[in-house]
Amino acid sequence: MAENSIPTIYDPKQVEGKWYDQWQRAGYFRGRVQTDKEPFCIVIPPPNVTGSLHLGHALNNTIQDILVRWRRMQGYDTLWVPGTDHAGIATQARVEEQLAGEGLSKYDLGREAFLERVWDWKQKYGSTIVNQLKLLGSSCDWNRERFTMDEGCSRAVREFFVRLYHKGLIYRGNYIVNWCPKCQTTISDIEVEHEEKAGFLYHIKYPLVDGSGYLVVATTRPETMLGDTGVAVHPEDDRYLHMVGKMVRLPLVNREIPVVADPFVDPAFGTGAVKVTPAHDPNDFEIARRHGLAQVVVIGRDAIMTDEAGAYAGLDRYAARERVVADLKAQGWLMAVEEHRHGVGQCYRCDTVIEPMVSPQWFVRMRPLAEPAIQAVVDGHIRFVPERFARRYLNWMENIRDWCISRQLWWGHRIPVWYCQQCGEEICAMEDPTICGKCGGELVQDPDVLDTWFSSGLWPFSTIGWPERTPELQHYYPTSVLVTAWDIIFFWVARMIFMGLEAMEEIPFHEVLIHGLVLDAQGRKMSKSLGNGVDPLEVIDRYGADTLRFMLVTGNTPGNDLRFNFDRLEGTRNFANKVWNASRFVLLNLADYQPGALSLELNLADRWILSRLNRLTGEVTQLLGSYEIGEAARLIYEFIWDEFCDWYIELAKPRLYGRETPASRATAQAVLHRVLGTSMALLHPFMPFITEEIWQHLPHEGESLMIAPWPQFDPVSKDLAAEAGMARIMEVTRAIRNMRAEMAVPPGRKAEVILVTPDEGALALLEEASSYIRQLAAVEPLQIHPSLATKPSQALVAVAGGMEIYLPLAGLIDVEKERARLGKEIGQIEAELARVEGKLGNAGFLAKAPREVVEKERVRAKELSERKAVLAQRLAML
RNA sequence: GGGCGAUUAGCUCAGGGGGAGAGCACUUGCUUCACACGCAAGGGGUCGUAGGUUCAAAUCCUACAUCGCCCA
Repeated sequence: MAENSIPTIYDPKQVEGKWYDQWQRAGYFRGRVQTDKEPFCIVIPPPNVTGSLHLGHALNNTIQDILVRWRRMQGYDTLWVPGTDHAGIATQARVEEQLAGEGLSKYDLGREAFLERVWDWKQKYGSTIVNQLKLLGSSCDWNRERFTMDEGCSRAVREFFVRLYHKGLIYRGNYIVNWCPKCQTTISDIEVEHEEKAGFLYHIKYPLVDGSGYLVVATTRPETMLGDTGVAVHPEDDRYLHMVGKMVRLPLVNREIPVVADPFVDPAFGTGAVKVTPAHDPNDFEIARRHGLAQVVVIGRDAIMTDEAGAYAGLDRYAARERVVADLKAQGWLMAVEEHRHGVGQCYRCDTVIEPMVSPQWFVRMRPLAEPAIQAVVDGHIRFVPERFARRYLNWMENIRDWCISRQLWWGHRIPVWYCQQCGEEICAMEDPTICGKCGGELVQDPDVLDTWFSSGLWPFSTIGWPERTPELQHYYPTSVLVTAWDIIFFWVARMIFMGLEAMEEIPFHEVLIHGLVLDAQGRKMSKSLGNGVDPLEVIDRYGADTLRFMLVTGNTPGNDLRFNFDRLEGTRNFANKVWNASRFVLLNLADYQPGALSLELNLADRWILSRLNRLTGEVTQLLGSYEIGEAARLIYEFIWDEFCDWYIELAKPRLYGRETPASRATAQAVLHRVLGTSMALLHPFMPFITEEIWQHLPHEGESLMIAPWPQFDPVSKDLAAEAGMARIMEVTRAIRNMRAEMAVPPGRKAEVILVTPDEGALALLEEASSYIRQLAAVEPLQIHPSLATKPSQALVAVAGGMEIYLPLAGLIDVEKERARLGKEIGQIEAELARVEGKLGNAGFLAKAPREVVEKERVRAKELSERKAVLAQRLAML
């Protein structure tokens, strides 16, 4: 850009794509396994290949990119491993939909051809989200992009499965599992979402076979009675004790089933007697196991009643419910129906009501694996940020049940187990077997695939080489920090921890940084059905990636959800524009600048801004280290906008416009250069594009800001005197501006001001900085006196920065207005003074508060009463 | 039923024992040679309620209320 034609409105489109390409071409994103450097490694939470970027991804990846860019600038050997997840159910469903459009089902193609279709689909659409991550600025090492179904990850899955199988930690069993009739697969316990729904509690009479009476069971699912194989009561429930061991006749079905006593039954719920349907309820399944009750399957995999349901066979489960209830009523078995709210399990993907079902499935035995995973967090080897999420993790881990890992899908890692058709032998091995080792019989592989999370759980080490002992694995594992939202702590974080500990015998990451969800402006979850989603790509298109990134990480605290609203986005866009224009100003004034050491002629403003910058550097570095990203961003924002732009740049203007000495001009140039350059470095992790663009236009060393060194905090260059002095000047300036505004002195008109202070420090300060006040408050002439025999009569007065400030305005003073102004000011001072004096009059405070605090209050009391005295005297004179 | 979080200016949210903050919105004035996506000045809050700890509580503790979430 030619410097005199830099547009006044920043256009991210001219900048963002350009730099991303250059960074990538230059190889800055690459992790190079530099063993002499300390590694900093993050593995991306792999988005679904089917996905496209939503704001959750945008937040998640912005945080990761900030950390990675910061550490890279600090000189770490950084590696951010990108990749995608094969997302079994979602991807298969997508391709099945596509097929349906052609009037085909997956069965028409057959397993192999179908899988080819899925791979084609992945080839074609799988890079969508990856490209979108690039638009966000993500500095991932794209040469190491992985996919949970690629060769290496598949190898890791196979290795891990076989290892656990042979250790007895993976087993196959016929248990009750969660079946989704729509997805046509099992899902694990945590994939079931429970929702309170309005329903009914049906009271049904079950007659005793011996004719000695009946009992009444209560159920929310009357259609399952067709599969009842028992009735259970609590062993200490007097009402039913005499019936235990007897048989009842199941209405509609006429099956004779026993009454059993089981402590699981809650005598207070319903009638205290529950029907037992072992094939369709997890609790009943357990009761049945304890009492040897049979299983009768009455609901099929499509949620249609089976032949076992007799007259009801072929009906959908809800239609069957209506018919069963009607028939029970007609035959006099239905005693009562009451309204009842109860939890209903639904599929996390499609919201279909889950059907508990008994079937042979593969499970991971969790107890032995959970133990070390609990210890790792309890001992602090893995730290959650914020800490409260550790409790959530532990609570879940401590109550964990075995993990059902088989899925009745085609797309995924096929379970590496073969069954001999002849002798029934079960074979699990690293290499595909061809014939039964025992009898030479023909083998058939298990048709199921593994839960997608089984492969993503291996992600922190499968992506960098495991099961091979690669240099990457040795250098980068354990990874540094895992960044994710709280909603997948169980699904993913927990699995990675126990899988990492099992496979690597080491934690997968040292820290887990948890962030919240991005909600809409009303605080609702964004969803397709609500249509309230905001597309981050549109946001990037309209506002730029820098703006989106900065907006997402500010005004929010770690772990908390965040509402997305466009007002905040605009505010951030304005900040980007502010940065842009400040840079324009600097660049326009740097044409003849020779970079070199800072001149020795630093004035107060120079020393002040450099000290503030140094302080900022320290604070930002420290905050990033503790993952307080939003706070760090806020400090940079305030520094650039308030201190650098509103004060320093304004003060630099007369020096640049040649109203002072050439040396002063050169010094101002050098300081502007230093402050802007360092600010851009500090801001770079948050807003990589605009900062790079600006940095490249400034005189600089090196190829790119993204690999420039992170600014160093220097405790020695703190200049407390300059900071305090400048604070005083700013206070005086504001007081004068205030008086001018209150009395409506036109901004263009110079005003005379008289400053009175006997304080030598203040006088010395004014010697250097009175020009600042002149300039910033449009003062001329400015008189400074250690004391004044007669105070100006026709003048406004204020006290600030330890000085009396007079603004003579002969004839212009509106006495009423001035009286009101002074009265208000005095009122405020009095309120504050009362508070401070109250403290100082408290013996406990004087005795027990730290000395600095007491001293501070004393100084404050003195200042306040001095101010009050001057103002009150003034008021009296009016 | 157990747990977690939130409750601070009109709105969205920071802050976290010792002078109530930001952005947006609002009021007033400004075509000041980087920026009106701007500059300057200003108004606005008994920090959900009730107790307690402390010299000192918006901040720590305990209850409660309301909202949201997780687990059973």
